Amino acid sequence: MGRDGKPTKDKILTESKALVLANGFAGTSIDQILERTSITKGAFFYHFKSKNELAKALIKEHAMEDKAELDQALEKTEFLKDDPLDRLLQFVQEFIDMMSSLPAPYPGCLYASYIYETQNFGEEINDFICESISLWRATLEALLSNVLKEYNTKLEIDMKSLADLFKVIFEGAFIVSKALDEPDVIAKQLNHLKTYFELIFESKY
Amino acid sequence: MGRDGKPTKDKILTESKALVLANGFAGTSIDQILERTSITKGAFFYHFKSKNELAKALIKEHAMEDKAELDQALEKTEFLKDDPLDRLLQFVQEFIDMMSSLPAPYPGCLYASYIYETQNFGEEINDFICESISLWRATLEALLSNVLKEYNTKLEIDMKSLADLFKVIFEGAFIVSKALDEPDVIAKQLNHLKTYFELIFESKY
DNA sequence: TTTATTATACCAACTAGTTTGTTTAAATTT
DNA sequence: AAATTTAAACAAACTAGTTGGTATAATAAA
Repeated sequence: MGRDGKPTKDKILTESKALVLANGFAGTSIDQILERTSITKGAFFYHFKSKNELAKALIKEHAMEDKAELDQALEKTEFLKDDPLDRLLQFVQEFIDMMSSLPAPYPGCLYASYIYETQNFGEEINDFICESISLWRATLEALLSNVLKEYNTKLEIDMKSLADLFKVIFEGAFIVSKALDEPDVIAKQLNHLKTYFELIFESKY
Repeated sequence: MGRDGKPTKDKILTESKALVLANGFAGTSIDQILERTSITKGAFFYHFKSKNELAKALIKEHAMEDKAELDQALEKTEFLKDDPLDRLLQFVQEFIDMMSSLPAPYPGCLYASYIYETQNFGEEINDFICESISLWRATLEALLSNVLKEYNTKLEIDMKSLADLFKVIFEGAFIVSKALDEPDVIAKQLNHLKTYFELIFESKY
């Protein structure tokens, strides 16, 4: 048994994520990370063999948290599965609640941060982000298709792209929220998505 | 008088913007810009006294183009001002058309790129982005308030945040579009905004 | 019309500092 | 004893920014 390196590695990941969301990945130097974590260069390169390895680890951890939130919202709304529209609406509501209860302004999304400096990362990371976003698309598609079985829509709606609207609003709301320095933008924008769903699915068969 | 420097400066701005949208600002080195523009360092620093001055010039140029697009859409839809809902819908349609007719995948938005490395820029640039986004909010607020005078809404809608939804969807669609490498996401998502407006404002007084 | 002047535009080479990443040896924790 | 961390020095590549000089073209004076 040697000593436990997990606290150090976790600290690197936590502080790096905050720095990357504020400065971008290329705009964050390893020295900055060392300063924030109060560790040494040796310790950093013991845990990550290169800066790009840190990039991978960061996005993978973010994707795991992201998926955990998705799964949690699915789980929490499972009791509503007999009424797929209620479930869809409550699914969105879960994220509204999550964003409302945040004490500080939400720092943003690592996917978006990476997307705007794509070229610096390898194909592996870009594919990984693509898959992560696709998971949201697939999940919303499933929720929507269940609603469609029991509800009709007044207007003709493109359901495939409607599934993307969730992440679209989330990502866009982060940007506008940060730009205007108004943390409550995120919850309010998600609320519009919920209202949109309510208006689309008006009557049961 | 010496020779005309405008083509050089324009080339720097054009190529820099493309590089920044792909690599981020910190992730773009001046040497990279020199390679793309086939000019020398001396010429670069003749036109921009620092890299940060380039950042300012880039965002200001982007903001000008952004405002020009906004004004153009307002102008093009002015003939519909007697029916404010038609005008609002056509206003959105203008951007759908714009995004549909683009030959290549739209490269993204410089505001968003900067927002995810805010810390590197001065307060001046951040305030500037804030004002630029606020202009969209104010414009949509005005269009919406005209609609509200003549139409009623079934559900109670938060009109202030509804004004933000335009930019939210635009920015979010850029990110999802880039992440999935699907250029048509942008037009499709804007189409949902249009449908949302249609559903909100159902009946005239 | 030629010549000199001047403001602008640009180039090539250089500098000072920063970056990621390496190395080594000792110290600390389990 | 094994795994983790420190400390400090180091290198190679890259970074933003500077310097001194040159080219261009319009203008003014001869």
